[in-house]
Amino acid sequence: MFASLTHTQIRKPLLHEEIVARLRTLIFHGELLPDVRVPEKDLCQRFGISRTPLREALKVLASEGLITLLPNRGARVTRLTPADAEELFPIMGALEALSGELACLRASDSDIAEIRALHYQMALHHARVEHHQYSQLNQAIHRKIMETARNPSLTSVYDGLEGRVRRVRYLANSSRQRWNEAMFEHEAILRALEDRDGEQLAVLLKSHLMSKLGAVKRALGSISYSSECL
Amino acid sequence: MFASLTHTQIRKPLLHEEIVARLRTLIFHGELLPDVRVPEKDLCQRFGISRTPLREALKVLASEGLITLLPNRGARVTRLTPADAEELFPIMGALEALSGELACLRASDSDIAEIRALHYQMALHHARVEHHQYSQLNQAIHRKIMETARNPSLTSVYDGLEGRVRRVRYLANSSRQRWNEAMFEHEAILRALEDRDGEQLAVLLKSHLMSKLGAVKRALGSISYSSECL
DNA sequence: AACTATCATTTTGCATACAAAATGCAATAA
DNA sequence: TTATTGCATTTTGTATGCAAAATGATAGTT
Repeated sequence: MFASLTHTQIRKPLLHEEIVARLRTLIFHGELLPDVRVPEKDLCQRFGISRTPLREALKVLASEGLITLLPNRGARVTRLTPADAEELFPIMGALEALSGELACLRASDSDIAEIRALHYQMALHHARVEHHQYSQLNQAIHRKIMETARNPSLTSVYDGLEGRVRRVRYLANSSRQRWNEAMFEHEAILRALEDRDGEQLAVLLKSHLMSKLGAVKRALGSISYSSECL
Repeated sequence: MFASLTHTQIRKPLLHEEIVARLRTLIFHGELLPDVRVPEKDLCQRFGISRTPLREALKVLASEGLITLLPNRGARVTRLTPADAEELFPIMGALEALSGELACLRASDSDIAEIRALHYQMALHHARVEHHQYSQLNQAIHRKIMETARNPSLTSVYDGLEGRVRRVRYLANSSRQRWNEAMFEHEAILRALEDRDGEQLAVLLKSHLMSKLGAVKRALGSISYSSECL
Protein backbone atom coordinates (compact mmCIF):
# COMPACT_ATOMS: atom_id res chain seq x y z
CA MET A 1 0.00 0.00 0.00
CA PHE A 2 0.89 3.63 -0.40
CA ALA A 3 2.75 2.35 -3.42
CA SER A 4 2.57 5.41 -5.60
CA LEU A 5 1.87 8.11 -3.07
CA THR A 6 4.66 8.00 -0.56
CA HIS A 7 7.45 6.71 -2.73
CA THR A 8 8.64 10.25 -3.19
CA GLN A 9 9.92 10.50 0.31
CA ILE A 10 10.25 13.71 2.25
CA ARG A 11 13.82 14.34 3.28
CA LYS A 12 14.95 16.95 5.66
CA PRO A 13 17.59 18.71 3.60
CA LEU A 14 21.05 18.05 4.91
CA LEU A 15 23.02 21.09 5.86
CA HIS A 16 26.08 20.37 3.77
CA GLU A 17 23.92 19.76 0.69
CA GLU A 18 22.18 23.07 1.23
CA ILE A 19 25.56 24.70 1.53
CA VAL A 20 26.86 23.16 -1.70
CA ALA A 21 23.84 24.57 -3.52
CA ARG A 22 24.08 28.01 -1.92
CA LEU A 23 27.81 28.29 -2.56
CA ARG A 24 27.22 27.35 -6.17
CA THR A 25 24.70 30.13 -6.66
CA LEU A 26 26.98 32.59 -4.87
CA ILE A 27 29.74 31.72 -7.31
CA PHE A 28 27.48 31.88 -10.37
CA HIS A 29 26.08 35.24 -9.29
CA GLY A 30 29.58 36.60 -8.96
CA GLU A 31 29.29 37.29 -5.24
CA LEU A 32 32.33 35.13 -4.65
CA LEU A 33 35.07 36.21 -6.99
CA PRO A 34 37.93 34.09 -8.36
CA ASP A 35 41.18 34.01 -6.45
CA VAL A 36 39.96 35.98 -3.47
CA ARG A 37 40.44 34.14 -0.24
CA VAL A 38 37.26 33.41 1.67
CA PRO A 39 37.96 32.32 5.25
CA GLU A 40 35.82 29.47 6.44
CA LYS A 41 34.71 31.50 9.42
CA ASP A 42 33.21 34.21 7.22
CA LEU A 43 31.20 31.69 5.24
CA CYS A 44 30.08 30.01 8.45
CA GLN A 45 28.74 33.27 9.80
CA ARG A 46 27.11 34.07 6.49
CA PHE A 47 25.24 30.76 6.52
CA GLY A 48 24.85 30.52 10.27
CA ILE A 49 26.41 27.07 10.51
CA SER A 50 29.52 25.49 11.94
CA ARG A 51 32.66 24.67 10.05
CA THR A 52 32.10 20.92 9.72
CA PRO A 53 29.30 20.94 7.12
CA LEU A 54 30.89 23.92 5.38
CA ARG A 55 34.14 22.06 4.94
CA GLU A 56 32.31 19.02 3.58
CA ALA A 57 30.61 21.27 1.04
CA LEU A 58 33.93 22.81 0.03
CA LYS A 59 35.39 19.37 -0.62
CA VAL A 60 32.54 18.57 -2.99
CA LEU A 61 32.85 21.84 -4.90
CA ALA A 62 36.60 21.37 -5.10
CA SER A 63 36.21 17.93 -6.64
CA GLU A 64 33.90 19.54 -9.23
CA GLY A 65 36.65 22.03 -10.00
CA LEU A 66 34.53 25.03 -9.06
CA ILE A 67 36.75 26.02 -6.18
CA THR A 68 40.38 25.35 -5.43
CA LEU A 69 41.54 24.17 -2.04
CA LEU A 70 45.08 25.05 -1.06
CA PRO A 71 46.25 23.03 1.93
CA ASN A 72 46.35 25.15 5.06
CA ARG A 73 45.67 28.19 2.91
CA GLY A 74 41.96 28.10 2.40
CA ALA A 75 39.49 27.94 -0.43
CA ARG A 76 39.04 30.25 -3.37
CA VAL A 77 36.89 30.23 -6.47
CA THR A 78 38.79 28.68 -9.35
CA ARG A 79 39.86 31.25 -11.92
CA LEU A 80 39.11 30.08 -15.43
CA THR A 81 42.16 30.75 -17.55
CA PRO A 82 42.07 30.94 -21.35
CA ALA A 83 44.02 27.68 -21.27
CA ASP A 84 41.23 26.08 -19.22
CA ALA A 85 38.63 27.31 -21.70
CA GLU A 86 40.67 25.82 -24.50
CA GLU A 87 40.65 22.49 -22.70
CA LEU A 88 37.03 22.50 -21.63
CA PHE A 89 35.18 23.61 -24.74
CA PRO A 90 36.35 20.69 -26.92
CA ILE A 91 35.27 18.30 -24.17
CA MET A 92 31.87 19.90 -23.99
CA GLY A 93 31.74 19.79 -27.77
CA ALA A 94 32.34 16.05 -27.77
CA LEU A 95 29.65 15.56 -25.14
CA GLU A 96 27.13 17.74 -26.97
CA ALA A 97 27.91 15.85 -30.16
CA LEU A 98 27.08 12.62 -28.36
CA SER A 99 23.90 14.15 -27.00
CA GLY A 100 22.90 15.03 -30.55
CA GLU A 101 23.51 11.51 -31.82
CA LEU A 102 21.54 9.96 -29.01
CA ALA A 103 18.77 12.53 -29.31
CA CYS A 104 18.31 11.65 -33.00
CA LEU A 105 17.93 8.02 -32.02
CA ARG A 106 15.49 8.66 -29.21
CA ALA A 107 13.56 11.82 -29.97
CA SER A 108 9.82 11.51 -30.28
CA ASP A 109 8.00 13.73 -32.75
CA SER A 110 6.85 15.88 -29.89
CA ASP A 111 10.41 16.28 -28.61
CA ILE A 112 11.38 17.64 -32.00
CA ALA A 113 8.30 19.83 -32.15
CA GLU A 114 9.23 21.31 -28.79
CA ILE A 115 12.75 22.08 -29.93
CA ARG A 116 11.43 23.59 -33.15
CA ALA A 117 9.17 25.88 -31.13
CA LEU A 118 12.09 26.96 -28.94
CA HIS A 119 14.16 27.57 -32.03
CA TYR A 120 11.69 29.89 -33.71
CA GLN A 121 11.07 31.75 -30.50
CA MET A 122 14.83 32.22 -30.25
CA ALA A 123 14.98 33.42 -33.85
CA LEU A 124 12.40 36.04 -32.98
CA HIS A 125 14.47 37.36 -30.09
CA HIS A 126 17.51 37.33 -32.35
CA ALA A 127 15.68 39.46 -34.91
CA ARG A 128 14.63 41.84 -32.14
CA VAL A 129 18.18 41.95 -30.80
CA GLU A 130 17.04 40.83 -27.35
CA HIS A 131 20.21 39.34 -26.00
CA HIS A 132 18.96 38.02 -22.72
CA GLN A 133 15.85 36.24 -23.97
CA TYR A 134 17.84 34.86 -26.91
CA SER A 135 20.38 33.48 -24.52
CA GLN A 136 17.78 31.84 -22.31
CA LEU A 137 16.21 30.05 -25.26
CA ASN A 138 19.59 29.10 -26.66
CA GLN A 139 20.40 27.34 -23.41
CA ALA A 140 16.94 25.80 -23.29
CA ILE A 141 17.46 24.24 -26.73
CA HIS A 142 20.78 22.69 -25.81
CA ARG A 143 19.34 21.46 -22.51
CA LYS A 144 16.37 19.95 -24.29
CA ILE A 145 18.61 18.11 -26.78
CA MET A 146 20.71 16.85 -23.89
CA GLU A 147 17.60 15.70 -22.08
CA THR A 148 16.27 13.98 -25.19
CA ALA A 149 19.46 11.93 -25.29
CA ARG A 150 18.13 10.28 -22.10
CA ASN A 151 21.53 9.64 -20.60
CA PRO A 152 21.57 11.08 -17.07
CA SER A 153 25.27 10.38 -16.60
CA LEU A 154 26.03 12.35 -19.74
CA THR A 155 23.92 15.21 -18.46
CA SER A 156 25.65 15.28 -15.13
CA VAL A 157 29.15 15.16 -16.58
CA TYR A 158 28.18 17.93 -18.96
CA ASP A 159 26.65 20.05 -16.22
CA GLY A 160 29.81 19.74 -14.17
CA LEU A 161 31.86 21.20 -16.99
CA GLU A 162 29.21 23.75 -17.84
CA GLY A 163 29.36 25.10 -14.32
CA ARG A 164 33.05 25.80 -14.70
CA VAL A 165 32.67 27.87 -17.87
CA ARG A 166 29.37 29.45 -16.83
CA ARG A 167 30.85 32.84 -16.10
CA VAL A 168 32.31 33.22 -19.61
CA ARG A 169 29.35 31.96 -21.58
CA TYR A 170 27.88 35.40 -21.96
CA LEU A 171 31.01 36.49 -23.80
CA ALA A 172 30.27 34.12 -26.66
CA ASN A 173 27.89 36.29 -28.69
CA SER A 174 29.40 39.64 -27.85
CA SER A 175 30.06 40.58 -31.47
CA ARG A 176 27.11 41.03 -33.76
CA GLN A 177 28.78 39.04 -36.49
CA ARG A 178 29.34 36.06 -34.23
CA TRP A 179 25.76 36.29 -33.09
CA ASN A 180 24.50 36.04 -36.64
CA GLU A 181 26.77 33.09 -37.29
CA ALA A 182 25.48 31.35 -34.20
CA MET A 183 21.91 31.83 -35.36
CA PHE A 184 22.86 30.40 -38.74
CA GLU A 185 24.44 27.39 -37.10
CA HIS A 186 21.28 26.83 -35.11
CA GLU A 187 19.24 26.68 -38.31
CA ALA A 188 21.40 23.80 -39.48
CA ILE A 189 21.15 22.14 -36.06
CA LEU A 190 17.38 22.21 -36.19
CA ARG A 191 17.35 20.80 -39.71
CA ALA A 192 19.67 17.90 -38.80
CA LEU A 193 17.45 17.09 -35.85
CA GLU A 194 14.31 17.19 -37.97
CA ASP A 195 16.01 14.80 -40.39
CA ARG A 196 17.15 12.71 -37.42
CA ASP A 197 20.61 12.81 -38.96
CA GLY A 198 22.63 12.00 -35.85
CA GLU A 199 26.02 12.08 -37.50
CA GLN A 200 25.36 15.46 -39.02
CA LEU A 201 23.91 16.85 -35.80
CA ALA A 202 26.97 15.66 -33.92
CA VAL A 203 29.28 17.45 -36.32
CA LEU A 204 27.22 20.63 -36.13
CA LEU A 205 27.00 20.73 -32.35
CA LYS A 206 30.70 20.11 -32.04
CA SER A 207 31.67 22.86 -34.45
CA HIS A 208 29.07 25.14 -32.84
CA LEU A 209 30.95 24.75 -29.56
CA MET A 210 34.29 25.31 -31.25
CA SER A 211 33.04 28.53 -32.84
CA LYS A 212 31.89 29.60 -29.42
CA LEU A 213 35.35 28.89 -28.04
CA GLY A 214 36.81 31.12 -30.73
CA ALA A 215 34.40 33.91 -29.89
CA VAL A 216 35.09 33.60 -26.16
CA LYS A 217 38.81 33.71 -26.78
CA ARG A 218 38.53 36.84 -28.90
CA ALA A 219 36.33 38.50 -26.29
CA LEU A 220 38.75 37.52 -23.56
CA GLY A 221 41.65 38.92 -25.51
CA SER A 222 40.00 42.29 -25.88
CA ILE A 223 39.12 42.77 -22.23
CA SER A 224 42.84 42.68 -21.57
CA TYR A 225 42.79 40.29 -18.68
CA SER A 226 42.96 42.43 -15.60
CA SER A 227 39.25 43.07 -15.25
CA GLU A 228 36.87 41.17 -13.08
CA CYS A 229 35.73 38.45 -15.41
CA LEU A 230 36.93 34.86 -15.65
CA MET B 1 65.94 32.58 -6.72
CA PHE B 2 64.92 28.97 -6.21
CA ALA B 3 62.63 29.67 -9.13
CA SER B 4 62.58 26.21 -10.60
CA LEU B 5 63.70 24.18 -7.65
CA THR B 6 61.17 24.85 -4.95
CA HIS B 7 58.14 25.42 -7.11
CA THR B 8 57.32 21.78 -6.73
CA GLN B 9 56.60 22.26 -3.10
CA ILE B 10 56.81 19.55 -0.51
CA ARG B 11 53.46 19.17 1.12
CA LYS B 12 52.68 17.22 4.19
CA PRO B 13 49.97 14.97 2.83
CA LEU B 14 46.57 15.91 4.17
CA LEU B 15 44.74 13.17 5.96
CA HIS B 16 41.52 13.37 3.98
CA GLU B 17 43.45 13.22 0.71
CA GLU B 18 45.28 10.15 1.91
CA ILE B 19 41.95 8.64 2.84
CA VAL B 20 40.42 9.38 -0.57
CA ALA B 21 43.31 7.55 -2.19
CA ARG B 22 43.21 4.61 0.19
CA LEU B 23 39.45 4.21 -0.11
CA ARG B 24 39.79 4.25 -3.88
CA THR B 25 42.28 1.41 -3.86
CA LEU B 26 40.15 -0.53 -1.38
CA ILE B 27 37.22 -0.22 -3.76
CA PHE B 28 39.27 -1.13 -6.84
CA HIS B 29 40.76 -4.14 -5.11
CA GLY B 30 37.32 -5.36 -4.22
CA GLU B 31 37.84 -5.13 -0.47
CA LEU B 32 34.84 -2.86 -0.20
CA LEU B 33 31.94 -4.45 -2.02
CA PRO B 34 29.01 -2.68 -3.67
CA ASP B 35 25.88 -2.12 -1.65
CA VAL B 36 27.30 -3.34 1.65
CA ARG B 37 27.04 -0.76 4.35
CA VAL B 38 30.34 0.32 5.84
CA PRO B 39 29.88 2.21 9.10
CA GLU B 40 32.07 5.26 9.44
CA LYS B 41 33.40 3.99 12.75
CA ASP B 42 34.77 0.83 11.16
CA LEU B 43 36.61 2.78 8.50
CA CYS B 44 37.95 5.17 11.13
CA GLN B 45 39.39 2.32 13.13
CA ARG B 46 40.80 0.73 9.99
CA PHE B 47 42.63 3.94 9.10
CA GLY B 48 43.28 5.08 12.65
CA ILE B 49 41.71 8.49 12.16
CA SER B 50 38.70 10.40 13.37
CA ARG B 51 35.41 10.78 11.55
CA THR B 52 35.97 14.33 10.30
CA PRO B 53 38.56 13.65 7.59
CA LEU B 54 36.88 10.37 6.74
CA ARG B 55 33.58 12.09 6.07
CA GLU B 56 35.31 14.70 3.93
CA ALA B 57 36.85 11.90 1.88
CA LEU B 58 33.49 10.20 1.50
CA LYS B 59 31.95 13.39 0.15
CA VAL B 60 34.64 13.59 -2.53
CA LEU B 61 34.23 9.97 -3.58
CA ALA B 62 30.46 10.41 -3.63
CA SER B 63 30.73 13.39 -5.97
CA GLU B 64 32.86 11.20 -8.24
CA GLY B 65 30.10 8.61 -8.21
CA LEU B 66 32.28 5.90 -6.71
CA ILE B 67 30.28 5.66 -3.55
CA THR B 68 26.69 6.51 -2.76
CA LEU B 69 25.74 8.48 0.33
CA LEU B 70 22.28 7.89 1.72
CA PRO B 71 21.30 10.59 4.22
CA ASN B 72 21.42 9.26 7.76
CA ARG B 73 21.97 5.79 6.35
CA GLY B 74 25.62 5.70 5.59
CA ALA B 75 27.90 5.19 2.66
CA ARG B 76 28.20 2.25 0.33
CA VAL B 77 30.13 1.49 -2.81
CA THR B 78 28.03 2.33 -5.85
CA ARG B 79 26.83 -0.76 -7.66
CA LEU B 80 27.34 -0.50 -11.39
CA THR B 81 24.17 -1.64 -13.06
CA PRO B 82 24.00 -2.72 -16.70
CA ALA B 83 22.03 0.49 -17.27
CA ASP B 84 24.94 2.50 -15.85
CA ALA B 85 27.37 0.70 -18.13
CA GLU B 86 25.13 1.50 -21.07
CA GLU B 87 25.25 5.18 -20.11
CA LEU B 88 28.94 5.39 -19.30
CA PHE B 89 30.58 3.54 -22.19
CA PRO B 90 29.25 5.87 -24.89
CA ILE B 91 30.50 8.85 -22.88
CA MET B 92 33.91 7.29 -22.54
CA GLY B 93 33.77 6.50 -26.25
CA ALA B 94 33.15 10.15 -27.09
CA LEU B 95 36.01 11.22 -24.84
CA GLU B 96 38.41 8.66 -26.26
CA ALA B 97 37.40 9.74 -29.75
CA LEU B 98 38.33 13.29 -28.82
CA SER B 99 41.60 12.10 -27.35
CA GLY B 100 42.35 10.39 -30.66
CA GLU B 101 41.64 13.51 -32.67
CA LEU B 102 43.79 15.68 -30.47
CA ALA B 103 46.53 13.07 -30.33
CA CYS B 104 46.74 13.04 -34.11
CA LEU B 105 47.16 16.80 -34.08
CA ARG B 106 49.79 16.82 -31.39
CA ALA B 107 51.68 13.56 -31.49
CA SER B 108 55.39 13.73 -32.13
CA ASP B 109 57.06 10.96 -34.12
CA SER B 110 58.42 9.55 -30.91
CA ASP B 111 54.95 9.51 -29.33
CA ILE B 112 53.78 7.39 -32.21
CA ALA B 113 56.85 5.20 -32.05
CA GLU B 114 56.16 4.57 -28.39
CA ILE B 115 52.57 3.58 -29.05
CA ARG B 116 53.69 1.34 -31.90
CA ALA B 117 56.08 -0.42 -29.56
CA LEU B 118 53.35 -0.92 -26.97
CA HIS B 119 51.06 -2.22 -29.70
CA TYR B 120 53.44 -4.91 -30.93
CA GLN B 121 54.27 -5.97 -27.42
CA MET B 122 50.55 -6.32 -26.81
CA ALA B 123 50.17 -8.34 -30.02
CA LEU B 124 52.82 -10.69 -28.71
CA HIS B 125 50.96 -11.28 -25.46
CA HIS B 126 47.78 -11.77 -27.45
CA ALA B 127 49.44 -14.45 -29.53
CA ARG B 128 50.69 -16.13 -26.36
CA VAL B 129 47.23 -15.88 -24.78
CA GLU B 130 48.59 -13.97 -21.81
CA HIS B 131 45.51 -12.16 -20.65
CA HIS B 132 46.97 -10.11 -17.87
CA GLN B 133 49.97 -8.71 -19.71
CA TYR B 134 47.80 -8.05 -22.75
CA SER B 135 45.39 -6.12 -20.59
CA GLN B 136 48.13 -4.03 -19.03
CA LEU B 137 49.49 -3.01 -22.41
CA ASN B 138 46.02 -2.37 -23.75
CA GLN B 139 45.42 0.12 -20.99
CA ALA B 140 48.87 1.61 -21.47
CA ILE B 141 48.10 2.30 -25.13
CA HIS B 142 44.85 4.06 -24.38
CA ARG B 143 46.49 6.03 -21.58
CA LYS B 144 49.32 7.05 -23.88
CA ILE B 145 46.92 8.25 -26.56
CA MET B 146 45.01 10.20 -23.93
CA GLU B 147 48.23 11.70 -22.65
CA THR B 148 49.33 12.63 -26.16
CA ALA B 149 46.12 14.64 -26.52
CA ARG B 150 47.64 16.99 -23.92
CA ASN B 151 44.37 18.00 -22.40
CA PRO B 152 44.57 17.43 -18.63
CA SER B 153 40.91 18.25 -18.08
CA LEU B 154 39.96 15.61 -20.61
CA THR B 155 42.17 13.11 -18.83
CA SER B 156 40.67 13.84 -15.47
CA VAL B 157 37.07 13.64 -16.67
CA TYR B 158 37.91 10.38 -18.39
CA ASP B 159 39.63 8.96 -15.34
CA GLY B 160 36.62 9.77 -13.21
CA LEU B 161 34.38 7.70 -15.46
CA GLU B 162 36.99 5.01 -15.87
CA GLY B 163 37.09 4.53 -12.12
CA ARG B 164 33.39 3.80 -12.07
CA VAL B 165 33.58 1.03 -14.68
CA ARG B 166 36.95 -0.30 -13.52
CA ARG B 167 35.56 -3.40 -11.92
CA VAL B 168 33.85 -4.61 -15.10
CA ARG B 169 36.66 -3.87 -17.53
CA TYR B 170 38.14 -7.31 -17.19
CA LEU B 171 34.89 -8.80 -18.47
CA ALA B 172 35.40 -7.18 -21.86
CA ASN B 173 37.64 -9.79 -23.48
CA SER B 174 36.25 -12.82 -21.76
CA SER B 175 35.33 -14.59 -24.99
CA ARG B 176 38.12 -15.61 -27.32
CA GLN B 177 36.27 -14.29 -30.31
CA ARG B 178 35.84 -10.86 -28.79
CA TRP B 179 39.48 -10.84 -27.85
CA ASN B 180 40.50 -11.47 -31.46
CA GLU B 181 38.17 -8.72 -32.63
CA ALA B 182 39.66 -6.30 -30.14
CA MET B 183 43.14 -7.09 -31.39
CA PHE B 184 41.95 -6.51 -34.93
CA GLU B 185 40.46 -3.15 -33.95
CA HIS B 186 43.77 -2.19 -32.36
CA GLU B 187 45.59 -2.83 -35.65
CA ALA B 188 43.32 -0.27 -37.31
CA ILE B 189 43.78 2.14 -34.41
CA LEU B 190 47.55 2.01 -34.77
CA ARG B 191 47.30 2.54 -38.51
CA ALA B 192 45.06 5.59 -38.18
CA LEU B 193 47.44 7.07 -35.66
CA GLU B 194 50.45 6.44 -37.90
CA ASP B 195 48.56 8.18 -40.71
CA ARG B 196 47.62 10.93 -38.26
CA ASP B 197 44.06 10.52 -39.49
CA GLY B 198 42.24 12.07 -36.52
CA GLU B 199 38.73 11.61 -37.86
CA GLN B 200 39.33 7.97 -38.58
CA LEU B 201 41.01 7.37 -35.23
CA ALA B 202 38.06 9.01 -33.48
CA VAL B 203 35.60 6.71 -35.23
CA LEU B 204 37.72 3.65 -34.43
CA LEU B 205 38.18 4.47 -30.76
CA LYS B 206 34.51 5.17 -30.36
CA SER B 207 33.41 1.92 -31.97
CA HIS B 208 36.12 0.09 -30.04
CA LEU B 209 34.47 1.25 -26.84
CA MET B 210 31.02 0.34 -28.10
CA SER B 211 32.18 -3.19 -28.97
CA LYS B 212 33.57 -3.42 -25.51
CA LEU B 213 30.22 -2.37 -24.09
CA GLY B 214 28.58 -5.15 -26.08
CA ALA B 215 31.07 -7.69 -24.75
CA VAL B 216 30.64 -6.50 -21.18
CA LYS B 217 26.87 -6.72 -21.48
CA ARG B 218 27.03 -10.26 -22.82
CA ALA B 219 29.42 -11.28 -20.06
CA LEU B 220 27.21 -9.66 -17.46
CA GLY B 221 24.18 -11.45 -18.83
CA SER B 222 25.82 -14.84 -18.54
CA ILE B 223 27.02 -14.49 -14.97
CA SER B 224 23.39 -14.21 -13.99
CA TYR B 225 23.71 -11.24 -11.73
CA SER B 226 23.84 -12.64 -8.23
CA SER B 227 27.59 -13.17 -8.07
CA GLU B 228 30.12 -10.84 -6.64
CA CYS B 229 30.93 -8.67 -9.63
CA LEU B 230 29.63 -5.24 -10.56
C1' DA C 1 65.62 52.00 2.58
C1' DA C 2 65.36 47.08 2.04
C1' DC C 3 65.68 42.73 3.95
C1' DT C 4 65.21 39.35 8.04
C1' DA C 5 63.72 37.81 12.16
C1' DT C 6 60.50 37.38 15.71
C1' DC C 7 56.14 36.86 17.68
C1' DA C 8 51.08 37.61 18.26
C1' DT C 9 47.02 36.64 15.63
C1' DT C 10 44.34 34.29 12.46
C1' DT C 11 43.08 30.28 10.00
C1' DT C 12 43.17 25.70 8.93
C1' DG C 13 43.19 20.45 10.00
C1' DC C 14 41.73 17.06 12.97
C1' DA C 15 39.61 15.05 17.21
C1' DT C 16 36.01 14.89 20.29
C1' DA C 17 31.28 15.68 22.08
C1' DC C 18 26.48 15.81 21.74
C1' DA C 19 21.83 15.57 19.47
C1' DA C 20 18.81 13.48 16.04
C1' DA C 21 17.80 9.79 13.18
C1' DA C 22 17.90 4.92 12.00
C1' DT C 23 18.37 0.10 13.34
C1' DG C 24 17.50 -4.11 15.86
C1' DC C 25 15.11 -6.69 19.15
C1' DA C 26 11.99 -8.13 22.42
C1' DA C 27 7.29 -7.93 24.03
C1' DT C 28 2.60 -7.69 22.84
C1' DA C 29 -1.58 -8.07 20.03
C1' DA C 30 -4.20 -9.91 16.14
C1' DT D 1 2.35 -17.60 13.55
C1' DT D 2 2.76 -12.94 11.77
C1' DA D 3 2.55 -7.92 12.60
C1' DT D 4 3.16 -4.14 15.28
C1' DT D 5 4.66 -1.32 19.03
C1' DG D 6 8.09 0.48 22.20
C1' DC D 7 12.61 0.99 23.71
C1' DA D 8 17.73 0.39 23.88
C1' DT D 9 21.61 0.63 20.85
C1' DT D 10 24.04 2.11 16.99
C1' DT D 11 25.09 5.38 13.53
C1' DT D 12 24.91 9.56 11.38
C1' DG D 13 24.89 14.89 11.30
C1' DT D 14 26.57 19.00 13.36
C1' DA D 15 29.00 21.82 16.82
C1' DT D 16 32.94 22.79 19.49
C1' DG D 17 37.76 22.62 21.03
C1' DC D 18 42.65 22.20 20.42
C1' DA D 19 47.07 21.97 17.97
C1' DA D 20 49.76 23.10 13.88
C1' DA D 21 50.45 25.98 10.11
C1' DA D 22 50.10 30.38 7.79
C1' DT D 23 49.61 35.37 7.99
C1' DG D 24 50.75 40.01 9.24
C1' DA D 25 52.90 43.47 11.81
C1' DT D 26 56.77 45.14 14.32
C1' DA D 27 61.49 45.49 15.41
C1' DG D 28 66.16 44.88 14.35
C1' DT D 29 70.09 44.45 11.02
C1' DT D 30 72.80 45.58 7.08
